[in-house]
Amino acid sequence: MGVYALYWKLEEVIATEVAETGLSRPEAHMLIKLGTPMRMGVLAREMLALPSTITATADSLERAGYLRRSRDPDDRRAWLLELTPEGRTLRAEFVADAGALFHEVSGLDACETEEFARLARKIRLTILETGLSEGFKT
Amino acid sequence: MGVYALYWKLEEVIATEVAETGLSRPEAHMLIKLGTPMRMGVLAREMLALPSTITATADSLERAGYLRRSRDPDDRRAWLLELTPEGRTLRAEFVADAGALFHEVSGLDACETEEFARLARKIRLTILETGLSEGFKT
DNA sequence: ATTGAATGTTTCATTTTTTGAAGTAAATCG
DNA sequence: CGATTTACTTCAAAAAATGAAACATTCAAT
Repeated sequence: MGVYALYWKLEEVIATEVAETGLSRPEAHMLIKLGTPMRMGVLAREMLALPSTITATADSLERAGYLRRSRDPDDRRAWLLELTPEGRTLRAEFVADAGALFHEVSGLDACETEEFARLARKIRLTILETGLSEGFKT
Repeated sequence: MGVYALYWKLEEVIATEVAETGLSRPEAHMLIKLGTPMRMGVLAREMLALPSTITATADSLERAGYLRRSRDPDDRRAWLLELTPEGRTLRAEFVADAGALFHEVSGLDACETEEFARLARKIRLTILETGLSEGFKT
């Protein structure tokens, strides 16, 4: 339940940021996920969305000038989505603001924050290794 | 960023549970939030949704027999939403399954889990005190 | 090479959700 | 009492997600 409260607080922090940037919620999530260039199919799995949804979101971010598509040289059926400089700037602001907002609201002291971050990092690694979509395998 | 990975994992865990119960995403969130009876306006703020959205979600949970409305004795304009026994049962399963799934996926040992839970609880308390919708005050 | 199946994305019509404005009922204030 | 505010509901319109069909490329087997 503690984790669940965190979840909603993050949701709120994101909503706040979203309101300021003029992005939609899915656009904001895509921006954050694109810290590193990524194929659309991978994004679809990570964002728990269908390819067609990713297409739409990528279209509007591309129109807004925050990302560009380039063919994946390894498989020319696939696109790599990559943030433009503007996209990277916006993402950096977004992440910094959200982090500050979140920290401000967590109520942890410096030592606890460090410990929490350590555990979160560890969980993150496990998650990245395990891969997403555990429950989504047919 | 660690917290963000947690967020998506929880999102995924919830999606998995949602698929099994036949609830919609907002219905599931409302079910979880209703651990204790709550006024619709409060729920609206907590779920970052409009009153009209809450009405719709509550309607369908009510039709499904998982919650009932009763007038708030302190203010008869307001409704208190309260889970029925079926609703409480479903919620308990949901929370238990989600907790198990999440723990399974976290990769923390017993000691770390304890420490993580402690920090999460502390953050939760801070959040509950601070109240939600920090960024939502006009 | 050539065919056939599989993969990665797109398109678009449909369904599902969310929004926002207008409405009802109860409380509060003067 | 009457005016205003608060809590929720209604419903039509907007936004977002879905799923099926299409297209291009790759991969595998001839």
